[in-house]
Amino acid sequence: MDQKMDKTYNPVLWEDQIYEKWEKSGYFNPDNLNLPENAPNYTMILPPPNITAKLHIGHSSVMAIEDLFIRYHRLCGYRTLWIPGTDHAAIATQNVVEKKILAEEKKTRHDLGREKFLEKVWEFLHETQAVILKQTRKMGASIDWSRTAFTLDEDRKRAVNKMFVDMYKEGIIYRGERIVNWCPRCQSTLADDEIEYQEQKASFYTFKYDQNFPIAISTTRPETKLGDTAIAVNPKDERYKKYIDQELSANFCGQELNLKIIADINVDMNFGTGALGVTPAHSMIDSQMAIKNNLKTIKVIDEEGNIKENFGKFSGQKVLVARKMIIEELQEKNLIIKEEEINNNLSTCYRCGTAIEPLPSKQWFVSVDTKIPRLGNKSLKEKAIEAGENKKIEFIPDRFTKRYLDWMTNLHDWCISRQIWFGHEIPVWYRGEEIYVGEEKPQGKDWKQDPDTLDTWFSSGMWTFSTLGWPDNFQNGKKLNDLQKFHPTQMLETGYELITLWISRMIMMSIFALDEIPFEKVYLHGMVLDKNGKKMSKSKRNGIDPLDMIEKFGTDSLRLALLLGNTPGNDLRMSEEKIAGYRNFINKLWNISRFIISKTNDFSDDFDPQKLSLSDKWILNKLNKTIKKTSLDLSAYKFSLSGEELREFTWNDLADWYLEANKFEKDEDNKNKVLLFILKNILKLWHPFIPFITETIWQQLGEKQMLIVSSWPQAQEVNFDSEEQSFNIIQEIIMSIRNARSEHRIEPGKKLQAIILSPRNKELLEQQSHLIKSLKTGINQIKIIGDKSEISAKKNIFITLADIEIYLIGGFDEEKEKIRRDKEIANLKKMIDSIENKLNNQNFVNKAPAELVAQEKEKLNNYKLELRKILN
RNA sequence: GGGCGCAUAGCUCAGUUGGCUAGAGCACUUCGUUUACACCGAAGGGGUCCAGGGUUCGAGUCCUUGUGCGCCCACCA
Repeated sequence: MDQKMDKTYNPVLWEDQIYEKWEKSGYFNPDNLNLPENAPNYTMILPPPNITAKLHIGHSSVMAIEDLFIRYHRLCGYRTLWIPGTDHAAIATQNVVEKKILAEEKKTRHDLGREKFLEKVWEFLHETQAVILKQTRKMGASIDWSRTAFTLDEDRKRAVNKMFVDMYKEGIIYRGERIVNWCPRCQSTLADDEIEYQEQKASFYTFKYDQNFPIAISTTRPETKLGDTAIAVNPKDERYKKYIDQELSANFCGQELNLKIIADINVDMNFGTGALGVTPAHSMIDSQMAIKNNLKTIKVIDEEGNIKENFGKFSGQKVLVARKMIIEELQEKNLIIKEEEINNNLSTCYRCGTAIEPLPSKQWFVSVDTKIPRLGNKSLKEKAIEAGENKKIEFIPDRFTKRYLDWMTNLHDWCISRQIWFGHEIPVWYRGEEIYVGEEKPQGKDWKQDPDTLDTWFSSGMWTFSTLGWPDNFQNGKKLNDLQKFHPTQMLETGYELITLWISRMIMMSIFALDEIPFEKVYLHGMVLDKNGKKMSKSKRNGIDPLDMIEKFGTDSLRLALLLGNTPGNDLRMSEEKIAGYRNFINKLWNISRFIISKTNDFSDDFDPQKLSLSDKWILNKLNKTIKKTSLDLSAYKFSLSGEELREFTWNDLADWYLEANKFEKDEDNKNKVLLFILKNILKLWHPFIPFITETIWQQLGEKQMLIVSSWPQAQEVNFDSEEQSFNIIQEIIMSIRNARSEHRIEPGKKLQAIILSPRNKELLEQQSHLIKSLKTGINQIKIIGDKSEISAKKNIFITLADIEIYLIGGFDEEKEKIRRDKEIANLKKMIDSIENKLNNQNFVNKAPAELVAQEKEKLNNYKLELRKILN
């Protein structure tokens, strides 16, 4: 790379070629890393993005965080593997494509037929997949493309089929009739977490089934009452006690009902009439009561949302029409006791917003409670809970462990069949009453495959091991090849909203297939919100397109904006201004490097430790501390904190102090080597955050090896703490002088003379006086004295720092100086008072740690000394 | 109804096991074009740490009650 380094960093010139170099090098693939056999693993899967749309800024955040983890561990010598892929997102994708063909061709999927429709889906999928992969590269993801997977590709299909058959054979998968959440529009069941509740006003009717019926009930859905088979009351309810266990009959709008009166403690005596009409076919809890009490189930509503046959005049009517008819009839017969408006949560389909009908239906389920002999006679639920409880799987932040455990504890069987076309076909065939479950279509004629497909989470639940070659790499209970090398993975990084949908399923499926956890740690990030704290959405037009931002500010700036200020489990606000702010930092780093590079001839960094100046030792000590702190925080996944530390070091210590000092010090050769040493170190430290610019600069340094595979810096053993303190004194003096000039409004060009009295540090200040003169203090003459008697100045500014006194000759304004002094005196008095109070408190002196008390005493002495100096 | 989180400078947020004279970035004020950088440099102003009560020598930090906001789960007959 022979490009010149411009005054400002232009990411567009560098980023693509850098990514190409990385990709060509093969280092994204752990097999090419030339590591010792015993190198530790660091494996992570990319949560496969849905192929429904191009990536948004939330995905960018995922990639920034995960790439940081991966690059950090690669530099630390781990065998790092990050597996890319995409998710077919069955229902979501089918919906997008359905909408698309409706808009473009005015056709429904039924017009096209299953085969044609699926062709359209695959067409769409190839387009979006290409865009997604391009965006991933743009983000700088150092991900192993050679292992790319798709939840619906051939390898995953085999894995899914094998899993289904294995689970069926062990009795974990079963077919059952259960109340499911049915969307009449999508013609599909929905999982609990695919339901959206919409608050609405609803009419809440209290009525009797007929004139002679002794008990009144309440409902918002009178039409379902056609299928009532019982009335439930609270066993403690005095009003109804006498009816319990009786069987009563009623004529409800022409329909004969046989109603058993049952007792159930879950019935709230104070709600409605305290009596509940039980409709086993169209309500979840009613169905449970029906199972408990052995009640008949009468189906009233069909899959289209119409009243079924054999309900007289209501048959064939839409649900809402039937409801109106029943209300009118009840009104005519004067059976309605009360009609009130209540707030009701309507269950709707998260895709299309249609009201959900709870319906009994034949579906495939994964049992979470069936004991599995092979797994110590424990159920999947029990094993998954165990993994969380004994911290085999650790959640970051920890509070989500509780949420995971709560959810797992209340988990019900998982309905895995979906009545849609796009997805994994269920490996089950029927012939009349016969049923065959197997990985391949059975021999013989007339077998018909189950028309349903599998819940998309069934395939993504296997992601940690299906991407590593399961089932081929699992023979006779033994893991082989990639599966053996990389499973369980070390880290799962994903959003907290996926704990229930995805994380819990991955844990159960990995336990079933391999009898081991899928990952050791789960890092949960929050959502990326707009600058007002609102969710980004297309309709609100408050979204930020990552590709636009990359174009404008570069990937590194975007990554910093996504990484700094981002803490686990908390949402992050994002704005263009923020990204622009980090662009400024990137440019600063660029210019720091430019300055350093311009001073060196041979890029050598082997400085002579004997020739180090005070400022050299100071910056090396700071670097040492930064390395330690940054490494510690990164290994604890506090990347935001370590980024802040790095920025502090880079901008405040290195640029503002060390580089400035460097301009005014001798022994250039050795100092330039120190500069190179520092630069190489910070490039490594920054690399996981901002890979492009660091690699770009690195390649200007004549290094043979790429930065991506260099090694994480180690802290030096030497300790320059006392030198650091000495340099701090110089810094304080310089800042005091600048401050005094500013307070006194001394013209910038005006040169002053300084006399500094410092009995303890005379020698130090003499040695460093060139810095005091040079670093933006406007001092042209300086005199360091160790004894007050040497002072002869008349008009001067007086600054005190513990036992140091500074006299600035010239530019003195008596009034301003008085104001300044009064302020300082007041402040000092306040401090002294507060410490004295503390020290007068016997409890403090006796109970606080001795070290702290001594510290306070020393502080007090210093303040007193300063005060005395000023008052003199 | 059950649970979780948040509340600190004008804004966005840090603040590890209690030791704080409460920090950073942005914004703001003043000054400065000095040969790495104006996407810059120097100096500065700005806070009852949501409110009440408690524990403690000491509370932004721990306990408790309340208020406001956000989220999750359940229920809504």
